[in-house]
Amino acid sequence: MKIEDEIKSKFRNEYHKALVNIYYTNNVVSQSFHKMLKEYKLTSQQFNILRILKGQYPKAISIGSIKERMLDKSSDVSRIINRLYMKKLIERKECLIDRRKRDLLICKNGLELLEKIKNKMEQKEDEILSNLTIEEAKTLNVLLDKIRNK
Amino acid sequence: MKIEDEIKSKFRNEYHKALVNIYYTNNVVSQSFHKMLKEYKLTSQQFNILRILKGQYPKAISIGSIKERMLDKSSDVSRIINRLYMKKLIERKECLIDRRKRDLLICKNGLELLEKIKNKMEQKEDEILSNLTIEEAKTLNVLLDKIRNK
DNA sequence: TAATAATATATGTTTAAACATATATTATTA
DNA sequence: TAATAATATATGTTTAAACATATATTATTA
Repeated sequence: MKIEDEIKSKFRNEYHKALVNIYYTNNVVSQSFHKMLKEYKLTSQQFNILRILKGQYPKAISIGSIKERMLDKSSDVSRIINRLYMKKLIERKECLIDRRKRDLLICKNGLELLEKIKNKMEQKEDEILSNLTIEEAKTLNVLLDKIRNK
Repeated sequence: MKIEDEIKSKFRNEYHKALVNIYYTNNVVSQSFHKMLKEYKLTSQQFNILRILKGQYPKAISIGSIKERMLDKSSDVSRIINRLYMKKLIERKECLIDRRKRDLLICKNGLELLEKIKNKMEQKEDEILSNLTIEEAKTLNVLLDKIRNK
């Protein structure tokens, strides 16, 4: 279905339509991940932070460094970290070198949880775009990169 | 800049990259609108609902009908409507035909506010994608439509 | 008609976004 | 060294997402 019919609206031009299309497609895609993660009682943000911590493992990393690596720069990392801590998926210590910082480290529970989710997640990641050929995915990436590069 | 460098991460393949790219590009674009609307003390959702009400004006419309027209189906329309009502941008009455429903109608203040924002908004809408040619925007739309059409 | 089901909206809850501000600590400057 | 600036994180606030549940009203069924 074309997007005009899905949301019963009309667009001024192709640019306007593309804007709404990016928003709407993102919504559809995010929903799909949201539902999958819900089975594991994780939110998208919690999952992203766990993945970042896994990328650093077994090194610890600070809240600020996590922020830099997140897609969503305005994220409230302190509180999301706190929720992961209460779920015992991560460790949180004072940093010995700079006591303003916190040393954050994914722990055994967290690693095991990610391992459980991994295959399903990667499968879904590829499946969602399976309507596109590799060439089309490349074109999409070129166009999206171009939008952001003013 | 390529997205890999912007967020310091690597992707498994073009599909995986495209997924992150959609998310990230949407974020960048939404930010831009968010900032603009903030000058008028409106959130994106409030603005969208006002626009839907304007589309129906001078007819009234129910909360359920607004929901149908929103991009974000899980929206909590009751409470957003309540905020618009407290700002005196809309009218809210009991529907005479079906007293479960509410008759919602944009009022003078609301229409004037939208009129003030209109030009700026349309300019921004076109400007954000001005790096793309019309042809490229069309291609983008085709690809995004294709993603959703399983 | 009375009982029940369906519908529309409101309200409660947890999490997060998008700000602002506070506090502890470290770095810099006079 | 003392005073000040900068940095890192925590916490407060309003709005919204994503659920669940409650309540009022209307439609359907026995």
